[in-house]
Amino acid sequence: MGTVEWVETVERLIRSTQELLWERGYVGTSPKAIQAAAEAGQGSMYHHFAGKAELARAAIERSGAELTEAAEQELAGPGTATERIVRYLRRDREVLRGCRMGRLTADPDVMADPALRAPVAEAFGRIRARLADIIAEGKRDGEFPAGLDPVATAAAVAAVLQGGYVLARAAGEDDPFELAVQGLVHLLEGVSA
Amino acid sequence: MGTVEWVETVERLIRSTQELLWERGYVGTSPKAIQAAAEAGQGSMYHHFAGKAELARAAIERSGAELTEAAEQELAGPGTATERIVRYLRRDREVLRGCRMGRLTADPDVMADPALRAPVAEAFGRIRARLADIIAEGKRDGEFPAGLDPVATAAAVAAVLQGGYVLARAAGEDDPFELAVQGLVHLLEGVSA
DNA sequence: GTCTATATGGCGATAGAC
DNA sequence: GTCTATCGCCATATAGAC
Repeated sequence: MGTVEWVETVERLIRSTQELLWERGYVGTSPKAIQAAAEAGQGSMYHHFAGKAELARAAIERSGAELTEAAEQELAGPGTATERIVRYLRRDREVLRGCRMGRLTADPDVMADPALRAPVAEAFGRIRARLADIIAEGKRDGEFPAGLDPVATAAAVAAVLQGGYVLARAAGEDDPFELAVQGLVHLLEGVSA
Repeated sequence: MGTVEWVETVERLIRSTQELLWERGYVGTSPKAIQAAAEAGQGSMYHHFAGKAELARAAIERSGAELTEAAEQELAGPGTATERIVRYLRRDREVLRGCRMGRLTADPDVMADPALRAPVAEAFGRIRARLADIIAEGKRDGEFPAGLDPVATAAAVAAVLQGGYVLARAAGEDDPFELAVQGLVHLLEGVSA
């Protein structure tokens, strides 16, 4: 049993935990369910991780990194500030599954544990900062009016996404998400015109 | 033991469930915790409600009614369309506690049970429709440009609130919520000018 | 209507064999 | 590294006395 199998078991544990946290949250995810999803035994899991919290920490950090990287993919490409933001907003998403990070803010045990909340805070902090940079750039280029607040506008953009997920899940269909994005894009284009 | 005590026990059970669902969600709320919070015994709870799901149903329906009524309070008052929407957005909120309804969309058991999800869907449906009415009104009065889509804009407004809660909880402070609202209000005023 | 007793099963973890 | 056994506790009721 070389390093390969070791890494693969840990990887399966982390990825299974990511999926379960996404679907059922921290409170709703049991070590047993993780083991079943990862096809790993009880002993195996507790050998690699001290417990549920430590495994969740690894999974949340991984998800945070993936999320910010995905955002960077859309935001770093070519185009005007508006085009890049719209591309990010309209990216293909599994709307009804919700946001893997945003979902965790509903979990009291995650919010109460600094080690679990920190990666969530960091992911959203990075994305909001990146959006604010792009909007500030758009201002410099005369694309947005001088009076536009980049930080506040960036928060609104991020909030529309997170809120769009919430409204869509409540409705049981994608529409509210798409509508909210459409409404925001329209407003953004309105002030740019 | 007349009707008074009976009603009071049921009331305490419902209200305690509302609080616990808000704080810990459906999965994280146990009948035992509800009984403790309501100062009601095991037998008492199961006498009035068939089980956790039925009690949750009553609590969610109550919360939905309270939420739509509160929204109506802000939205029905005097002022222009923009003023009424801004008043609704800026209403005093316990930001870090999140939205009692929005929170439930993260709960897989709530989403999976039509009886539990329906009141959530209805509450958001009502609020979005009411916002769309007001925006349509503002269009008729020349307050908003003719090109503005009331339904999409309403979805964006509702999404900013829900997303603002998520961002604020992630950050552990109110700021992102306030910023998102500020960003949206600025955009709304921008297109109205 | 409310109480206590009881039941089944899952949670989250530890222990020690292999 | 992984397995099985075991643990104490809680979840979600049900049963029947009072």
